[in-house]
Amino acid sequence: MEEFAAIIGVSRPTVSKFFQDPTSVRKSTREKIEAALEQYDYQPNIFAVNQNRRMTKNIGIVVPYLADPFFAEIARRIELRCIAEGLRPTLFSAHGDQELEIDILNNLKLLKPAGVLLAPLGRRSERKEIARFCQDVPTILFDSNIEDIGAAFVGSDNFQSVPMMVDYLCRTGEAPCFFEMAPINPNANKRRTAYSRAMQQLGHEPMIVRADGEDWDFEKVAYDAAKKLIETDGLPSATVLCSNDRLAIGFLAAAGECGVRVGHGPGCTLRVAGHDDHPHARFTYPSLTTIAQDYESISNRSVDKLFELIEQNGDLGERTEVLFEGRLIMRSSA
Amino acid sequence: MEEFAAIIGVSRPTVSKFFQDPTSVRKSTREKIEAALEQYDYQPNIFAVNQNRRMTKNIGIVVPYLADPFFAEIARRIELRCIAEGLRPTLFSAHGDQELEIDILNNLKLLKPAGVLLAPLGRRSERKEIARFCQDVPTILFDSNIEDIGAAFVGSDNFQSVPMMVDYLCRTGEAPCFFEMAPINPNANKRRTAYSRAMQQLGHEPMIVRADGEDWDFEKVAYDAAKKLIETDGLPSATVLCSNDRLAIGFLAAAGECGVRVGHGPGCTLRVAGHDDHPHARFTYPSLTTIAQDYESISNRSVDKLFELIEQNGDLGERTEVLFEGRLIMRSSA
DNA sequence: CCTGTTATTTTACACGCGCAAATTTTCAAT
DNA sequence: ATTGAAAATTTGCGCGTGTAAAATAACAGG
Repeated sequence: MEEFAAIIGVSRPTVSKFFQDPTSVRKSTREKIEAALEQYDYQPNIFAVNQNRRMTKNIGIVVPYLADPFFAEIARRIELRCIAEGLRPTLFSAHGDQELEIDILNNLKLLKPAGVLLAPLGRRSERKEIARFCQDVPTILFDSNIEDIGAAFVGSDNFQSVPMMVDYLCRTGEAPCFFEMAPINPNANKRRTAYSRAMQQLGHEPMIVRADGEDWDFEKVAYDAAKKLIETDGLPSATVLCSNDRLAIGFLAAAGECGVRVGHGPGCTLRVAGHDDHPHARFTYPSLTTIAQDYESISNRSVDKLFELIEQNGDLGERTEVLFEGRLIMRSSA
Repeated sequence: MEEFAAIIGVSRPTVSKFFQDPTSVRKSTREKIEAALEQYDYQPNIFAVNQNRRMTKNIGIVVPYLADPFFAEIARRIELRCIAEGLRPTLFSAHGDQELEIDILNNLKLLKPAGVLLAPLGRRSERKEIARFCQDVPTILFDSNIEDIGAAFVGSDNFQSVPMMVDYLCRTGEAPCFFEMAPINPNANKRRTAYSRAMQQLGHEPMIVRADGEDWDFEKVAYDAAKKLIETDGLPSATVLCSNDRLAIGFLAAAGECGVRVGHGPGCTLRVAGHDDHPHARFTYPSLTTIAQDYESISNRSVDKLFELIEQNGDLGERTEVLFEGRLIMRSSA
């Protein structure tokens, strides 16, 4: 920048000002600089800029597992929104690893981000570390809530969506059992609780089926468990509500392979429903009846909240929790 | 770092040396520093470090579309490998956007990465810009090749895999037609060419069916096109080889919905095969017969090549192209 | 105990920039 | 032409670190 400014015949800070806001320099200098830019393709070093700016244009996005299409899709939308606003998003995946999540947050601090959108690993996350991070950096939590941490939370309302699905399933056939893995985050817990309550409300005994497995290979865990369940006739109900679509996808695959016809039509002996409206849910066979988490709304609102937070200089006052209602998506599987 | 060093009673550069290599300082000083670290939790600012280091520990990973599970999975493996080696991977997605890809590369340069793993957008990429980038930064290309650009290429051998699949399909039934979108990258082109050649070799006339659509919403594009084709009986063959698994997944969904039974068993009227062994391919119904691109090998070899490149100081000599053979995965759909 | 060599630490400078204060320029009004 | 306020630019300093060269400390050998 020094050399570049010398060539033009102005001081370096003038060039610096130009890059921060071209209208902040006199028209004649602006034109000189722009002319020089054509020739010498100089570009400020973002990382040096970040080191010195009071407020950077960096946005951190942290998700628990990026190879999960749900997070990939949300992250994609968030990134595009940020880019459109002239901000610089950087995306991190904790890869399901708690230590890595903390590492990421520590490095993120050094990026001096204007704000961070964090979908925590959930139950496994180290609450204290995350709390400390949120104190230093304006952070919006999404997808998975941690009480009292972050400036706001944006997610979906499991206590609305799950009862709705239970109700639908009961109205249209046998009451569902609930198929889950060991709860990997608060959502999974809430969904189970919501299921149990809803069943009791309708006068049914909750029936919970748990698949073994701890990692993020949901489909495989569900597939293996479902296969065994179907073969041994171990399902407590011929209607299965899965804790999320990835489990449902694995379940459907197992059912298909066992020759069980899944769906709500005649000749079908099993109904399977999911939750999330995973990008692939409409392409399974049979297509998956599920609850749509509104990707668009969740990602948009998270970003909105973050921008608001940034403008308010890191303080939104009272912590708010925005919960979006799920929409029942009736497809073929239930 | 200044303060921290003062507290300990050494000069700042000594602390700096410690963080680069703890054994490079005297044992007594090392112990003093480590003791102080327990108390004051100081941590060097990575971005300041990067600004000054000759060689950083940064690795750039650029993929064309991260919401595609294939890339998400490859990126995940690459990231984990890098982290295990003590490097700092940063992941970028071009989101299918050519300009964004160039932007990313420009910023990546400023990160002074030790090396970059780049899966280019492909056909749409601006060859010149990417070439310039590769001249400045040690880069390994993967997935999608651009001739003569980058220090090496790691990908899969479409001219081996596609003929193998064509051969298999012909041996077991009707010769396949080829279902594709407008080729979005070199792989798509190569696969079509390989298909045509293989068909001719076996004495068949190539039959190519193209679906309309340009973006990365492959499943939907395939679904829409397949539905129309099936309803209007427009398929030139009852065996369909899809250019990739995502198209196949969309195709299967359409077939299922139209009541067409897909598979190689009795009562099936359509066979569908894919290519890539997408993470979901084994969970479709019917499960998808496809070609496995060896994720493990491709990601591992790419990383190996990159490390080699870094050690050789950015010059591997002759540009090499490593092509992995695909494995035929016989599942139920064909 | 002295000397020469090597291991370690310190000094001085560099990286690429933003920011506040001081200075200069501009321009309208007298 | 003079004045004065506002706009633009420049000066000087700071950010948090790496690195080469100079200075010091440690150590082995006589």
